[in-house]
Amino acid sequence: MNRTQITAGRDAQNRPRGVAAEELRRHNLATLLERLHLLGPTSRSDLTATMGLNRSTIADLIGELAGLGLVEEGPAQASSGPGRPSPMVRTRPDGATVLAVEFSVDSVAVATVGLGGHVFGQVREPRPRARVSPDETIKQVARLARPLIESLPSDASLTGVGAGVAGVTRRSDGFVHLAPNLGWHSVPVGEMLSAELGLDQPVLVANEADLGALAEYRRGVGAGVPHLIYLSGEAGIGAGIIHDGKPMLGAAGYAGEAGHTLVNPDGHRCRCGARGCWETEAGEEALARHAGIPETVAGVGVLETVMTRADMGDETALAGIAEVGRWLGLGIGNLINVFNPQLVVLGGLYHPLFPFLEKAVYAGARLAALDAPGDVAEIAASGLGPDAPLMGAAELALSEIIADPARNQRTQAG
Amino acid sequence: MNRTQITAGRDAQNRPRGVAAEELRRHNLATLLERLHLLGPTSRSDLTATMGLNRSTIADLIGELAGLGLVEEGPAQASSGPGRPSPMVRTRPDGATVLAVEFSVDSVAVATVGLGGHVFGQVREPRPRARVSPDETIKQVARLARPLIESLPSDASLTGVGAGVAGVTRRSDGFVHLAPNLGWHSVPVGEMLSAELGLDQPVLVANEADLGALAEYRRGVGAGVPHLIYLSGEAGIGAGIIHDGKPMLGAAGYAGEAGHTLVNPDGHRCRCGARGCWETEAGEEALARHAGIPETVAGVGVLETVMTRADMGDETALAGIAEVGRWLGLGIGNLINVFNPQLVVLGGLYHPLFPFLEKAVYAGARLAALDAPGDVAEIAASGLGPDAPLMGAAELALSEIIADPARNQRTQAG
DNA sequence: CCCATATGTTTGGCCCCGCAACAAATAGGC
DNA sequence: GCCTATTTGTTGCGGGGCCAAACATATGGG
Repeated sequence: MNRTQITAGRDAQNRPRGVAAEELRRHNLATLLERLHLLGPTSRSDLTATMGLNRSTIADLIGELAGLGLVEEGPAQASSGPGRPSPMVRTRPDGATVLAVEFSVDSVAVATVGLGGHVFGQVREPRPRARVSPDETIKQVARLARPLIESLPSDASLTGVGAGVAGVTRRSDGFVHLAPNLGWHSVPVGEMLSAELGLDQPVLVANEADLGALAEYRRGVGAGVPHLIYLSGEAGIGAGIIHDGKPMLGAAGYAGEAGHTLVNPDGHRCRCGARGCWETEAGEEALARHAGIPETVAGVGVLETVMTRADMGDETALAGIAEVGRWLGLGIGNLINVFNPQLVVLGGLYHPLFPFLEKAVYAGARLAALDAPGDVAEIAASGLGPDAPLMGAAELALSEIIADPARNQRTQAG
Repeated sequence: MNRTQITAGRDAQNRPRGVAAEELRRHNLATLLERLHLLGPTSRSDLTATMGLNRSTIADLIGELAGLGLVEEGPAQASSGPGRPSPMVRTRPDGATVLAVEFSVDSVAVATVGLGGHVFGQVREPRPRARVSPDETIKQVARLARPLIESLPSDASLTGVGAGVAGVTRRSDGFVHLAPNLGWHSVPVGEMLSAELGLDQPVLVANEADLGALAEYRRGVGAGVPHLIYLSGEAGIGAGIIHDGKPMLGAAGYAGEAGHTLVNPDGHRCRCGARGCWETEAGEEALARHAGIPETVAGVGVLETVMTRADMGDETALAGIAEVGRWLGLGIGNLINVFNPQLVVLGGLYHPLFPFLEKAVYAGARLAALDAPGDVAEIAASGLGPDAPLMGAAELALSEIIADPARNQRTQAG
């Protein structure tokens, strides 16, 4: 904050511009490809009906996408009723392939994913929680990535790279301001990853929770739910927000740092320097504290320890989980009041803990949320589990192709 | 919240559809009209440059809008340099006029506003804070509105009604779930206002803070700043959020109920039933408490009393304001972490108090906000003052015309 | 008074989509 | 097995909307 004159995005500069016919075409190509990418193989007649365009237009669009190698037509499905059968249209996974990367607290992961969500290959490797330099970690990722890229089908074209980091990340250039749980600050992850991989393709870096939200919205429990929040519980808590079907990123991409909202002025000191942040009450550390996990064990395998004890019916563990659940619920209630979502998805830590947490979370959320938004909101465990952020990284990179399917062609031609 | 199956907006149903050519035209007409509405008279050549469309297209678009009576061309401005002078294009205020209504805690207000933001007339009348029935208040508003509507120029066409309510409002039909500070709950304000006014035009009802945000984004301190939050401090605290240039409303329009987020578990009981809501620490009641305003006075003219004492240098009052400012700042820090805005605008109570609050607000916000989003955010007092929500109501109603300028024409023809 | 300059105006063409007529492929009835 | 109804792909034509270029117009400066 500062008191200077307000200069941010003043006036006429970046107001919406007019739009010409080619933009229309791009939009329709993108919409068609997105549907196929998300909803899977669809008949031409279905596409005609759901997209609201003319048969001939749909045919033409499909023809163009097929020419770009992004989709293909197959035989019609076993017919239902009279009439000429309509061929199924499906994405070609090797028409556009991306590399997905995840820098998480306890592990790094890499995957190659094609259009339609086909996973060609995927590797996850532990990462010691002790402070590991960004450079080392990025080298580790590159080492994992190389064989995956090489084993792609020969005709597959790698069109981009997406990466998720558990930290405050600037979207425009992939600069990571602060990732306390990785022990990083001020790391140009986008640049470094790009250099280390030695690929021409652009590297998009985003916050892990934002990617979790994207993945759950596209292929998880929240598929097609336009207003949802994904909560990533690792060491801290991050929130990814989908609003009206679009990621809500804020001015620079920092939005969703809900873990560092004040919920208890008399609470514990947080890694961020403040006191009483939500994650000090509902994060991993709080879990260890409430569940009676000794400090010597804490940080290594808190989740595993707690899960084991809970499974055995350990009262202290169960009560501790419930206490974390209560605080989690209170914070969720806050988010419900502020965002009015239809769905809150619990990922990371909270995914395996969900059965134990559930009741307390509902109780806490009900307490904090107002009736009107509370009645709209549902709470669910992640549908994609630990791989949600990784799949979100893939979706992020694939979005570039989907948004402008003819771009590659054009740049080749030009 | 509930545990039922997730049904919200599932899958294929309301995914984006394809778009035909007429949608293109509508978009360009809307973009052009919006620019003129917001930025005022502009030369055709400027429009050509900034909209990125061809001269001939701009001419055609302006011709159509002129035919609809929404814009007109005037003489060129005193020329600057050689070349044929370009005529100025401006909106015609009587081409589209709306009625704006505000139901605030201590007053109701009504205005007639034309395209371009021209205010034809405006009245504000006190409203006793004692529980007044919705019916009475709506009758009061209708009584104020009638002479304003009748005194509009004879050729002005009233195209819509916008209303702001200090409560939790469903956007789709203007149903007010809860307006604790008005003493209302479950009031179909949209319906009632429509019936009482006896107009054919649609009535749009929205939350007061959302309208304040819209107004400040369009014509206030935040003009053109695409990521901003407006805080409306009346009896409670409401937040209106503009994200990427668009109002962020949530699934049903309830978003922004930041006043009822938990910030202090050991705090005071809130009107909403919970304990430790932000507005119990930074709202009007807290102001009275901290500034030492006796309960007998409180509720009648807290703001006036505090302002008078502060102006006189009363230490208790100043310290009380600072304490409110600190809590206000802490909550703002929370919002900054969650939304990553460029600007936080303080309206309502906080507008006159701003000079006294400012320092404490910055300190509190700096404490709670993370560095990265904190560096992006600025804080400012409302530029429109007490009329921000009323002007927002006008903008809301005018948006309908702007979004589809040819609609009236078409419905008349059809 | 003429020229350079900038901009409105007009005309033709292209892109993109819709429409309608036709062709093709299936199910069901006889 | 053939015929018909039905659905959908295919093709050709037309219109809406934008752009580009040529031309017309209005200004400032020499």
